[in-house]
Amino acid sequence: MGRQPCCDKLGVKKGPWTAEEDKKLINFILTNGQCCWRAVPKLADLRRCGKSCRLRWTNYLRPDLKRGLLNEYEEQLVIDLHARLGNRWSKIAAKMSGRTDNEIKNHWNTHIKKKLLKMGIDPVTHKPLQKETKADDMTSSSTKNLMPQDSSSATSGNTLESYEENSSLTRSENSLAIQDQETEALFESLSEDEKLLSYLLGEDEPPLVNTSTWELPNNVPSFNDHPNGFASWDDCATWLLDCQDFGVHDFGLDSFDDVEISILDDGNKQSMSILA
DNA sequence: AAGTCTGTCAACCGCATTCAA
DNA sequence: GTTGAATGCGGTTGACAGACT
Repeated sequence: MGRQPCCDKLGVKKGPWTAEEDKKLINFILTNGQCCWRAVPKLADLRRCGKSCRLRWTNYLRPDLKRGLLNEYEEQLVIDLHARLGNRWSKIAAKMSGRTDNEIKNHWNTHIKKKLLKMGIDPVTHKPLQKETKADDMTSSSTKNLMPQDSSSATSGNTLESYEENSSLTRSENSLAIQDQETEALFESLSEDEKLLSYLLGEDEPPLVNTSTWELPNNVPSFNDHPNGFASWDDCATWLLDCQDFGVHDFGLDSFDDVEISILDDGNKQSMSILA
């Protein structure tokens, strides 16, 4: 007995998504939230399978996604997480906000894997390759400090020390190459906060954070404004929609003129319009 | 200019896992 | 405990763009 297809193959479109399809999906998710994906195509008037809709949303349309290549520090994080977790891309992605498993997997296969091989490191085991690599390869690589000194640090829990050591070397040698100062600062703060890093690596409970000390841009909804310590959903949604750039340029600002978001808040349906 | 090669990444496929009946 | 539907996950594919010949 074979497994039933996730959707009716007849009439289901495949291939790249069009701007119109994106618009429909965004409109539907913003209006209804993420419910049962199987029902989404029908309800959103899309000739796609539910799986495809979920993938499109999680990998491309989601408003909290970062864009662009992973920077130096994110790469280091991916390498270390991969040493600990292996090819469990979703677990790795879960530790890195704004990145998808697909994105990390692609970046690993197209960039990091090659870097590691060039450095003489087996990307699967994170151990030095048996065959001696040329010294030129080892020294010329700008990423020679990306990896822990030996495989033991990948499993011995010395990650923090390795990161501090490696990141400081990288900083001193490649400071001019640092493009994302914000991320660097974030990574440094993570490296200095062992509890938080342990949490990110899935080894510990989330550390308590005093949000009253957070400094956020003026337009970011403050967690302290809310009686429960959380910004309201519509505040966050507004802010995310202000910040994110999911294809607005792809289908033109006018496309959003008729988009309305309905938000359930304490049982009372609220509505707000998105102004392009 | 045309053809070929290579790298990148969005999307698909099929198996695994979860969960409700 | 069993079954089947829904969803999640990781490997793979294929279209596309840019580099190279």
